[in-house]
Amino acid sequence: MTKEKILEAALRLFARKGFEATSIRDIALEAEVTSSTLYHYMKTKEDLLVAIMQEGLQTLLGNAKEVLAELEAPEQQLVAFVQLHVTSHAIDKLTALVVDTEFRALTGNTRVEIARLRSEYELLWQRILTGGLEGGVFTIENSKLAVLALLQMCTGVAHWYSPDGPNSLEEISLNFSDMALALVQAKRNGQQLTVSDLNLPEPARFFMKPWLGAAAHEHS
Amino acid sequence: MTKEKILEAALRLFARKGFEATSIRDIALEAEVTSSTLYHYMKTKEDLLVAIMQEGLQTLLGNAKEVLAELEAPEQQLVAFVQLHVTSHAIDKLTALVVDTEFRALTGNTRVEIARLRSEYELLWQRILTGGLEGGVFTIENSKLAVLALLQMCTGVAHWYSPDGPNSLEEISLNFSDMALALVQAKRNGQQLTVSDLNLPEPARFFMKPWLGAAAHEHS
DNA sequence: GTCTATAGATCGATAGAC
DNA sequence: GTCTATCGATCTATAGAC
Repeated sequence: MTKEKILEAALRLFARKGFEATSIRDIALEAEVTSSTLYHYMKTKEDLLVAIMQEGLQTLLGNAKEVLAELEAPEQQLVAFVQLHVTSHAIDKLTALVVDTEFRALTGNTRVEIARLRSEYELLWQRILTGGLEGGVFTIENSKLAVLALLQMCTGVAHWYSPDGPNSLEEISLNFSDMALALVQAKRNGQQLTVSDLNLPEPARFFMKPWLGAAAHEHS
Repeated sequence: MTKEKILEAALRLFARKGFEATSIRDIALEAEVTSSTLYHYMKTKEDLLVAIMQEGLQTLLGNAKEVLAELEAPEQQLVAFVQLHVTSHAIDKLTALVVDTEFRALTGNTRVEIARLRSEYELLWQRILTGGLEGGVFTIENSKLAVLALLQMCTGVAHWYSPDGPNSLEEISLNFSDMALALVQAKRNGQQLTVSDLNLPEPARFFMKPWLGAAAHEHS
């Protein structure tokens, strides 16, 4: 479908060059249509950016809520969140980069709406840490700062991950989970917890729904 | 001086709107000169970006090398690096944001040179972690992944820090140091280390040289 | 639904007076 | 060293044929 070709073209270019550096003509060329055709499927260039960001954030948020519905222990929730975030930011690097980098290009209502989605997602992380603190499983002085640190460290994966890199996605996901557990000093019986202690029902990727961004990577 | 007014104007606008979204005329207006005057001080818009990024990275790198010359213990070096990185990214938010976000706008040789500065800085972090692993002070499975995680989590401060926020820079710097020590599981005598255990000679801010970006924040 | 053609604004950069 | 004026390219978006 033409509409998907256009969205995928925009995704690739926004991620590679940035929203402002990408022209309507660039997108048209990449999608193999003329620039006029684009305007049959959208009203402005910003519409494409909004569609990409909304879909990315809503998918992530939906998957995160499923995790919370399935798992109860804060340390399990934390690991599942780390794995969900890391894995989705690696598999759909392009969407993740656009979501992370191009917020400032948004204007008006959409800017507010995207900010709301982001802070709703952050709030879920906050609840996990609060739960772990109340249960005496985690040890952190300031849970708000810990949320910011954890989110940022997991988000960074999108900037350097490559399927051809030295570490497989499974290794990265596992390592980041252990680092997150260490950062919050997750303990049972005075012993530092690692992923292998947790008996997670399945890889957290289980919870992930496929998303639009996957197709865009094939030609990038 | 006009030259500094221009650089500070560019810094503010690149940080707020991004390099591509900032026009020559925007910079001229912000610096209170005409666009022609800009070209007396530079050859292209990219020159301004390069100047900002070079100065930011070179200052950070210089300060980091001083830290390594003054401190020997890996856990002390790590804390000093975290405090240096966090503090400079908070105090000179604007330069930090530009350095982090606008790399892709660079072309040609400067792109290579800036990348070299960045990887030289990363290498210093790598050496600290390797030192801590060899000394048996740190416990991490993959030190390369730990470097990426630590750097990203500290860099993120530039995205949310505000002097009017709920946490002072001292609190943030301290908290992030403790989180970093926890992430690498820094231990002496089987006991998890915190900043207060380390007897650091002075706040790591001691090592920081002033940098250009400070002035640009006054009007932003 | 896709095209050709182009309007109208803005872009980075330059010429040349003072 | 700063200005006015402007070039030529490129930008987003639209008009209208097929």
